[in-house]
Amino acid sequence: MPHHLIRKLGRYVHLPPEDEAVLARLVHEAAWIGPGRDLLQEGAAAKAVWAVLEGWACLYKQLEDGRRHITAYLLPGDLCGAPIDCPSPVNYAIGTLTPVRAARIPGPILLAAMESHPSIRRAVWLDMLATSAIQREWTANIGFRTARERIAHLFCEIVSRLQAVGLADETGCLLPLTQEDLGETVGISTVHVNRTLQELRQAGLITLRRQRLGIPDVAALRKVACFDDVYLRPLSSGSDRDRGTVRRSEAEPVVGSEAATQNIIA
Amino acid sequence: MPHHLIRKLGRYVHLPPEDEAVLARLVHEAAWIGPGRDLLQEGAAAKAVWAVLEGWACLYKQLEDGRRHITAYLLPGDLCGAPIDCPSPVNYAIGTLTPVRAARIPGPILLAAMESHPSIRRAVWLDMLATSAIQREWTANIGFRTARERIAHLFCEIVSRLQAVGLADETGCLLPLTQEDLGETVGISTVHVNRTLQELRQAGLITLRRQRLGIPDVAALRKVACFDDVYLRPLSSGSDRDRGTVRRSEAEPVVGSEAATQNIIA
DNA sequence: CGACCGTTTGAGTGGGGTCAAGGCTCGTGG
DNA sequence: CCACGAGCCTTGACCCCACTCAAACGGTCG
Repeated sequence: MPHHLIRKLGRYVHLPPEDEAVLARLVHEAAWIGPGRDLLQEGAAAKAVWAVLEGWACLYKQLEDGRRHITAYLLPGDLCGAPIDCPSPVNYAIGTLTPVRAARIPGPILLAAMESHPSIRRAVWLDMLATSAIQREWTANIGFRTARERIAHLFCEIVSRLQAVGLADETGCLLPLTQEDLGETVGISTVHVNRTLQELRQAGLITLRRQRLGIPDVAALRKVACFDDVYLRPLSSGSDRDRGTVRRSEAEPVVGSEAATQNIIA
Repeated sequence: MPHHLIRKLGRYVHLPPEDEAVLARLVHEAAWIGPGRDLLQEGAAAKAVWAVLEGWACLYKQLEDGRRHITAYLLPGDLCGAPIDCPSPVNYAIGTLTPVRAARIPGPILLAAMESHPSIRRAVWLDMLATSAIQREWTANIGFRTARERIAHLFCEIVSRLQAVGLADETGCLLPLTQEDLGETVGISTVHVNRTLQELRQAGLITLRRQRLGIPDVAALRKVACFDDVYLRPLSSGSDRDRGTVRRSEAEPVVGSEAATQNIIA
């Protein structure tokens, strides 16, 4: 039962039962893999799409001197890769953080399913866009936030994403990450992760014991994280909301090419 | 003449003259936009794909308190967005760093071109994959590198990308970025960017004056940056090269689902 | 009961941030 | 032709957030 995958893709479009069955068939050959293993090594060719059905995995990069960075999490229902036959090597490895049930879907197979099933096609497309949005958010998160904000932001994102597949409730979720994992994710040392977690605990923003992350007041945590969940909302139509003033430029945005065609906008 | 766009997409696949003409028509309605303007504001709906034909633009995010982070550069020939009608707001703004000539291609139009022209389709797909790879690299760059390494890495990437469209030679390229831009890109303060640049200059790794970036010894710069250009090579087939030992796990990678189907790999 | 892995705590250090002032370059206007 | 101002770059001084090294503590599982 690819429960989480269907639930996740079903957030983007309505999936008719027939399409759900197709998806179920795509991930039929799933296997359990133990924690701390690699599904894919950096530099390998990406010939297939991975679907994580249960458990947590991550994408990571590693330097020769041992420094490691986790660039993304794969939570239940997440896809990794694109449905094309890509000859070039990937610049990431996929590693499991917990036992993981995952399926490897050959690119052409997924592509065929997308072509004969428009809703699957659209869902996979939108999921790829969502993944890009998350990646951008991570870049910015590490780029301009303090340690406390980074971790708070990460926790907000994780809970949101897990809620989307029914793996988190209002009070929190399971968090099977070590403090070392967290450090390699948000770009701070393990020791400092520990101190930052204590700060968050003492501020009453989180509880964290035995892999159980509790968030007593989501609004408060989001506030310290400067967390804005638009990038995780699959079908929001709030496209015109005001987001404050533009600082760098007083200029009006260029709205479309109609008005600007072949002109010079100084 | 969408010279750079065609040159860039032509790196992924062979583009027959007919397809080049189609691309030229897609970006026919291009306009010049002055520096420091927004092409798209954060929170707007992404109804089209932007093609940057000349000049430098960037994607950025901004917090209420004024902190800003540049999450990507759009160089000549770069595309931004996906060819689908996406109802949800984007989590980035597009701003120009120099005067920019850009075209706005409505999603359905590009999609139609992709469907009737397989090589365009494949090129756009691969370009999106390449963009994701760059984004991941940026996340890791900020995550585990020092200030000097971050800037060195960024410079290596920029020169590589510009070379791909013929805008950089062996000795360097034009770099129309302020030190503030650089700081907001790699996540360090403007003052520290300045000091880091001086270090790189004194080490003989770069020259930088009047927006001209010179790299006397690319190999040396790549070494201090721990730069590996696989993620920028469009059609490399070096999928099996050895990338050193896996640190976290001694386990062999899971090669395919055939062997693992329905089994538990401890 | 140990061994191991992850967490916690302390002490000292350093990379990078902040604040502030001065210098360079170029475009503009008198 | 020069004066001036606006950006941008540069430099100095001081400080603090986060890193490193090191040791102790705590669960969990053979």
